[in-house]
Amino acid sequence: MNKTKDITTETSILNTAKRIFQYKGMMGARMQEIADEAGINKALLHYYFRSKELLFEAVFNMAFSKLAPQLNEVMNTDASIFEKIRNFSSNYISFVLKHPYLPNFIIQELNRNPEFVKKLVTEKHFPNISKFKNQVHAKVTEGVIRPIKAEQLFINIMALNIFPFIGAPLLKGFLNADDKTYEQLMEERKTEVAEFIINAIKI
Amino acid sequence: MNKTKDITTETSILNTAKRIFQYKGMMGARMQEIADEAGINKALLHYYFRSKELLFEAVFNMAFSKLAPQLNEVMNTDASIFEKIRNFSSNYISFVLKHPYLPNFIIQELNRNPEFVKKLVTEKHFPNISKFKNQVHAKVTEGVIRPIKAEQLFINIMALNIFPFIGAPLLKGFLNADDKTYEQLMEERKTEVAEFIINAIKI
DNA sequence: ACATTTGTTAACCATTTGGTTAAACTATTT
DNA sequence: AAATAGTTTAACCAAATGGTTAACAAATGT
Repeated sequence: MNKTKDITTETSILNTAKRIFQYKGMMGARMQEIADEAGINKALLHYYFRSKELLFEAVFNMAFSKLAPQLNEVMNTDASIFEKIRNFSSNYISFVLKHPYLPNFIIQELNRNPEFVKKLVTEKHFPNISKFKNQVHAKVTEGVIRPIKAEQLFINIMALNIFPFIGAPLLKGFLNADDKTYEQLMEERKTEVAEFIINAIKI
Repeated sequence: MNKTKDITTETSILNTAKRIFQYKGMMGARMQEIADEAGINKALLHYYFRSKELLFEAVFNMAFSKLAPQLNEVMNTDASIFEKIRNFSSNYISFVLKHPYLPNFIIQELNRNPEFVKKLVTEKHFPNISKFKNQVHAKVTEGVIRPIKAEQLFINIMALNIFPFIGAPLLKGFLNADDKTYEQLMEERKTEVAEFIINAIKI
């Protein structure tokens, strides 16, 4: 049917569902709207994915598996702490600028259904923090960085990189910044955030 | 009807609606459930508040007006920058530990309906950042703190204080922390966050 | 060519949902 | 006490929603 045969019906559904779910969330999305925008009948959604819940899970897992590698970047490479922080901040912000709805989507749905995390944790590509923990501890002992719990540093890194996107509407209001100005601020953060963190912990 | 006359039907509705809206969001909440949990007929909801939308707005404005004063704390007092950061971090985290669903509720709904911010900005108690901006600029010029845009510093303060609550389910997963452990981390942050920020900017 | 599997649709269904109506009940006023 | 205004409820309604069915079309195997 499709002239461009490489776009199958299934992936077309997934792409449309991804867009709508990420934009409106599980509760806000409508199966009819997904069908319409994918240019197919609603029954076909249920033919490929049994239910809204399953379609949503497919989309969510796709989205999460795009973010997980980014997080492994901080934790499981052999680079120095400072390099990890620089790499992660730059990579993550670049990535999210291209997928602005992703972080909010993930966070929102995990808050809606916190048990979902348990499923994710048991999966293979779920990031593991133990290496990062050891590294921070070692550097604190060596006296290279100020004493800080690895957990707190990790939370700070996540917060400084992720929140500006999740809180964008609020922050735009506070800062009285239009979209373009705000995106410019995000561009600056690709390097600014890492330096901020490093200044905070470097002795 | 109520023995305790100080709890009117209207405030009882508002309290219940607040709990359910904050827990499930605008799209996830059901008028029937609010009515049931408030122990009244569904029609009464529409008697006091014309529609779901208006009930939601009442709840949202209540919630937001509880957070706004906290933010003015950072921006419009006469304390030094360092003191502002210390006060805000401590006060804000203490406050949110008592109202854990508030930040996520606000952020989630602002993302769902970004135009909502415009309404808020025009209102009286909306925080204004200009004083904070001048203060940061002055201190940078004096050489007391490292060069940093006030906007970026502001974003960082917000991120470090707000994100740990919004991203709690995700962070608990990464850190493999149970609720109690995580709350302990938040307690520590009441002072840790401020010192982290101050270290990052102090020369 | 024919049969079988796979993909797709229109029409339909049961339930849920926000909202309304008209009547009943309870204060408050006169 | 009668009238009036405010509060609460049961029953109802139309629209929306996730999901199903049965028939039809397009590939695919034999």
